[in-house]
Amino acid sequence: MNTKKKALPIRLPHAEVLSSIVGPLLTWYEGQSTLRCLPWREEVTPYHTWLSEIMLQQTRASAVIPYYTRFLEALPDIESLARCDDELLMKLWQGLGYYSRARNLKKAAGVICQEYGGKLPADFAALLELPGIGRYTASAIGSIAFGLPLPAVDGNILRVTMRVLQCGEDIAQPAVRRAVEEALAPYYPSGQAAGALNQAFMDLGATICLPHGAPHCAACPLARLCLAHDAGSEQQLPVKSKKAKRRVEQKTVLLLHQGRALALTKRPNKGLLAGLWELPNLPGHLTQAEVEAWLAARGLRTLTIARLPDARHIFSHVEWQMQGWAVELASPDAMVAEDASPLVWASPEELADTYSIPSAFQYFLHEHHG
DNA sequence: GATGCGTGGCT
DNA sequence: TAGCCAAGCAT
Repeated sequence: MNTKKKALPIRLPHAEVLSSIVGPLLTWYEGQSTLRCLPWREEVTPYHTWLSEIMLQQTRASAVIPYYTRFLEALPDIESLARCDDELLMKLWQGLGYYSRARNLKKAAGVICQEYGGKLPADFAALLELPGIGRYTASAIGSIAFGLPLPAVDGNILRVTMRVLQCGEDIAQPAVRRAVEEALAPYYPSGQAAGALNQAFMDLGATICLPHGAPHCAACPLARLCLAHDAGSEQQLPVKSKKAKRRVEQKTVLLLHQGRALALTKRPNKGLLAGLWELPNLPGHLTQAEVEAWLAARGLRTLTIARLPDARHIFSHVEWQMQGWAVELASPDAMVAEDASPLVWASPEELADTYSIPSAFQYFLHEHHG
C-alpha cells in the first residue's frame, strides 16, 4: 500500500451561504464606489488594470498610487513598456519592492506584442501563461477588464470568506485558496458585475472586514449572514500559520565620496534586490582599521573617514544590521583590484535620476545629503 | 507545499 | 517595540 498521505481536497463548511452574499455585496459596492477614488478605476483599460494589479500585489493602494501615475506618464501603452530601457523601468519601480514584478511586466509586454498583436488576451489560461501573472491576477484582469466570471482570490476574499463561513482552515495553505476559488466560482456573474464583485470584496476587506483590530461589523453589508459575527469569533479568524523566523545579517556599508561623486556597485542579477544599485558593502561589522585596509587594498586613498549612525533594514525574510562609514577619497582613484566588484562614480544628479537604489540604503544616502 | 522575494503602516 | 499584514508569483 502507498503509505503517503494523499492530500484531500479542502471542504468548506456551510459553503451554500456564499450564494447569498453576492447581492448584498454588489449593492453595497455600488453605493460606496465613490468613496474610494483610485486612479486605476478612472479609465479602465486592460493595460491599466494589468499594471495596477501587478503593483498592488502585496502592496497597499496608498503606496501604489504615485507609482502608478508616474509609470503611465513614462510608459503610456504596452508597446512603450515592451521597448523601454531597463534602467528607466527599475527607476520607475524604485522603492516599491518585489522588483521582479517590474521585470516580468516588461517580459510579458514583449510576449503580448509578439503573440497577441499588442493587446492582452481576454482569456484566463492565456493570461496565466504571461510572466508575473498567477491565478489571482489573471482573474482580476479577466473580470475587471473583460467581464469574465472569475473569483480573484486574494487575502481580502480569503479573510471575508473564512469569516462568513466561520471556517478555521489555514489560509496559508494554497489548497485553501483553491477551495475558496471553487466555492465562489458558481455564483460569479459575467460582465461588468464580475469585476465589481471582486472589487467589492477587496474594498470590504480594506475598509470593513479588517485584518487586525476590531472589524467594523456594524457597517458590514454581510453582518446578518456572517457565521463568525453570529458566533462572535470574527477576531479569531482567519487562521494563518506562522512563517519561519527571519535570519539576521550584519553589514558594513561604505559611503565613498570622490569630490561630488559617490561610489555605487550593481547587485547580482539573481536573488535579493537583483540588478539594483547599492552602496559598496561588506559582510560583518568591520573596525575602522579593517575598512581602511580594504580601501587600501583596492588602491583607494583615504583622506578622511568617519562613522555614520547605525541602521537596520527589515525585509520579509532577512534583517540587515548595518554599520556605516563615510569616506573622503583622494581623486582620481587608482584602478580597482580584479576581485572587487567595479565601482561606478555617480553625480548627485545621476543618483537622483538614473540609478535605482533600494530603500535599504536610503538611511545612509540621507546622511550623505543632510 | 515551502521558501524567497521589499517596503511601509498598523497595533 | 516586535510582529503582523497588504489587491501574490516563481521556483
